[in-house]
Amino acid sequence: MQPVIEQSRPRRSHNRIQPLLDAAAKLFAGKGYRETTMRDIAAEAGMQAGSVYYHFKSKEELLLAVYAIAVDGIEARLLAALDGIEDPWRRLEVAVVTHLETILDRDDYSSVMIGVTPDKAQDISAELVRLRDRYESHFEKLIGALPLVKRIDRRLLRLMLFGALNSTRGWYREGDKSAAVIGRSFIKFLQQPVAID
Amino acid sequence: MQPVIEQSRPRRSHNRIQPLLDAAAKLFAGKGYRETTMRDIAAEAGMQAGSVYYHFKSKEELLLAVYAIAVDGIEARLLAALDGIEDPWRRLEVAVVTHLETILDRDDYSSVMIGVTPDKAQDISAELVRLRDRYESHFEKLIGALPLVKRIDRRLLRLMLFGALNSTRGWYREGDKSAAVIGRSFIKFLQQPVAID
Amino acid sequence: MQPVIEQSRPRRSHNRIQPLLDAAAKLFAGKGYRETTMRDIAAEAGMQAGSVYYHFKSKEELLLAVYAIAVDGIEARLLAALDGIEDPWRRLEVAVVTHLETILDRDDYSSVMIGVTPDKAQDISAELVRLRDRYESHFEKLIGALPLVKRIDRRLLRLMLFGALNSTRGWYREGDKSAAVIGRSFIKFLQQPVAID
Amino acid sequence: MQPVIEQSRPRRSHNRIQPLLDAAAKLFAGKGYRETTMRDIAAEAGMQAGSVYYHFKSKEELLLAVYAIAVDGIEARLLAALDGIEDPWRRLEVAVVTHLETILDRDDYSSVMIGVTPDKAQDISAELVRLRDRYESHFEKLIGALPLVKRIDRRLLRLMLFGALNSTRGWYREGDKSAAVIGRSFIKFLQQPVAID
DNA sequence: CATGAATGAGCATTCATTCAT
DNA sequence: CATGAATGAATGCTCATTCAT
Repeated sequence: MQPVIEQSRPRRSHNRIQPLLDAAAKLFAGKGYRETTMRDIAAEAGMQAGSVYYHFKSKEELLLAVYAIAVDGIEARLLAALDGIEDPWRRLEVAVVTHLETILDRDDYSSVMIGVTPDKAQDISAELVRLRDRYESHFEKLIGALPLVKRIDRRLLRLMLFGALNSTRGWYREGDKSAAVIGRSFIKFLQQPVAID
Repeated sequence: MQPVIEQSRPRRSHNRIQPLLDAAAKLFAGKGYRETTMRDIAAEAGMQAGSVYYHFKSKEELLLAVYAIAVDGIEARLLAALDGIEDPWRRLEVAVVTHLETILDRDDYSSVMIGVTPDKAQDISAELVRLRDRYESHFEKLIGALPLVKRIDRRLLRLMLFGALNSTRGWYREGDKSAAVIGRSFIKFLQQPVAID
Repeated sequence: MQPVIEQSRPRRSHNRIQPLLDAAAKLFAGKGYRETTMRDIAAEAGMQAGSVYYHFKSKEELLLAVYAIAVDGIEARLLAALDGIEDPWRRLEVAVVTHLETILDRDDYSSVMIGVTPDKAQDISAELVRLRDRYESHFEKLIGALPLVKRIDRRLLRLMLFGALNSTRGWYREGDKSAAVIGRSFIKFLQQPVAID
Repeated sequence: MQPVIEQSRPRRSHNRIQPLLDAAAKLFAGKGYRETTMRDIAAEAGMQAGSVYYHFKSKEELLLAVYAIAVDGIEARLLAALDGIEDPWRRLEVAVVTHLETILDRDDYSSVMIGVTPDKAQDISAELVRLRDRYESHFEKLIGALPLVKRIDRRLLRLMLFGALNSTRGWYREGDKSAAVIGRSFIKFLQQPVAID
């Protein structure tokens, strides 16, 4: 229901920054960062190339903003999904499924986060890495909490899992099994022996 | 008419194409395809930018050539390594280790193959995918031959493994465990139970 | 205490124009006219770029205003300093020293007047020249009143002196002799023979 | 006389760099460095904007090249004119006249050198200053050699003269006295008493 | 009065590609 | 075969200016 008090006309202020971020996320995710021009982004957001610079002072700054939103979002989703779950393997499974659901839903923001490799030459590269690490650290903890047989290199296990997870973006097509099924399969491959002994 | 005997200057045809390919592979692998300019490549090969076009009709064509060589090379290595080995799991392990050794040795050609994602916008994109698929099909066969417990989605298993393998390029650093150790660990994670039951 | 009659908000008209002029003068003097952006000026004056246009209809108009103030100021100073002095050479000396003191004190307004060359392409160029000429005419009179030996081209003498004076801005550094000393030296160079005869 | 041997077709090579420099000199001298665009220069030289970059790697580099040519030229002219002259005052007079002739002839190169103030923000600023200083040092020596009455600040004298000289560019018009006359007048103002004693 | 937002023309620069020699 | 020179379209970015609120 609408409030009775008349809202003075909506300042376009903050509703212009969002479309811009969405446009950038969409294009960065779709064609890649380098392949996307500021003119593309501006057009997608329905404005002129120069206008983008009123809101973001450079293309990199725009990427960083998208990246940060992506990490905030995927992290929040992860934490929410994990809430109340105790069993370590169950927790990992939920995390894996949530991660996969986010990136396979073709959420533009997280696609950017997964797909755009921080380029050492970029000014924001360190920031990007920091953000990514923040998210990955949750998986570190999750895997750290797993009851595993002796001598398992947990770092390697995490890296393997994460690599497998993120590469799904490359092959996943409409009609494939759901993110949940894929995620659970990955976990099962690790949890239960795959080989006939 | 050309003199019969005196072959004045030697035809350098292939002498020049190889350095060019090497230069391109090195630079594509190091800075990425888009980030590498034709001038960079020409300079690295000791020639002028315009001259490259005598040998390759475009930058994409050059990428395709590098890609093809990469696939030929990595495939040959794989087949050679597999030669004489019978046990299915052993075969997979050898394949995995060989693959990892090739891409982590920072072999420029295979780095390009792993690192340069075929861009749908590229004319050669289909060709690139075809080449990559050719190589991956060996893994399909390898995994197809594995004695696995029932109801294992072998495609998913392959995709998981391949994703994990190729993502190593992103995190592998001097001082990390060797390609062989990493590869064998990956196999073991799948083969033997990782979880304490 | 507030006046009884409710003058709702105080008109700040002139309160805002002055900071704007000061900001413009400071920046034009420091970085040059072209190098200064309207945003720079607005920021320096504590307002938004768009707001400047409420007070001045263009950047050129702002320059013109600064220029006019500069000329008014330096002219007033000159006239005040000259007041009561009779001897022609003494008058010139005072004028020269006053001029130098004004422009070397890094008074922003006069720095603009001296440092910003009217650009023929500017709409206000004629106005600028007129203002500058108004000031220079005082030196014309001053030199016209000098008792000089025959056949001296007084215009040339004035131009030489003025050129020398204004170029000081280019080389003057903290620690150099004072404006007064420099000014008096210049006069002396002309008044007394410099050469050993 | 032309050589008999047929010169193979003239590579446009070095005849393209000269027009480019001339175009840049002309425009920098006429409208100023900042006011001149690479497109202006390219058009003036009859080529495309991008083509300029084949020859000069930036606009600043082009300015530096023009500057260096200017200094070389004006210095060579100065040295040639001075050759064989012994008397110190005569030498200064010749230098002054030569300098004036060069800059008032509206020689584009030297106009750039005199008119374009090295901007501290420019990468090439130090280089520019070095070049200018190299030229000015000749005047330092010239004035250092003058037989002057005691207590004359020779640096100030040089600065005064140089300022006066270079400011002529600002007021000199067709129909004014010749560079030679102006130069000699300046010298005379200093050498002989101007004031009636 | 002031601002936030946008514009659009323009800028230096890059780069794959072409082509006469 | 190779090069030097040039092209032209595109790119990220700047900035004076406008204008509804």
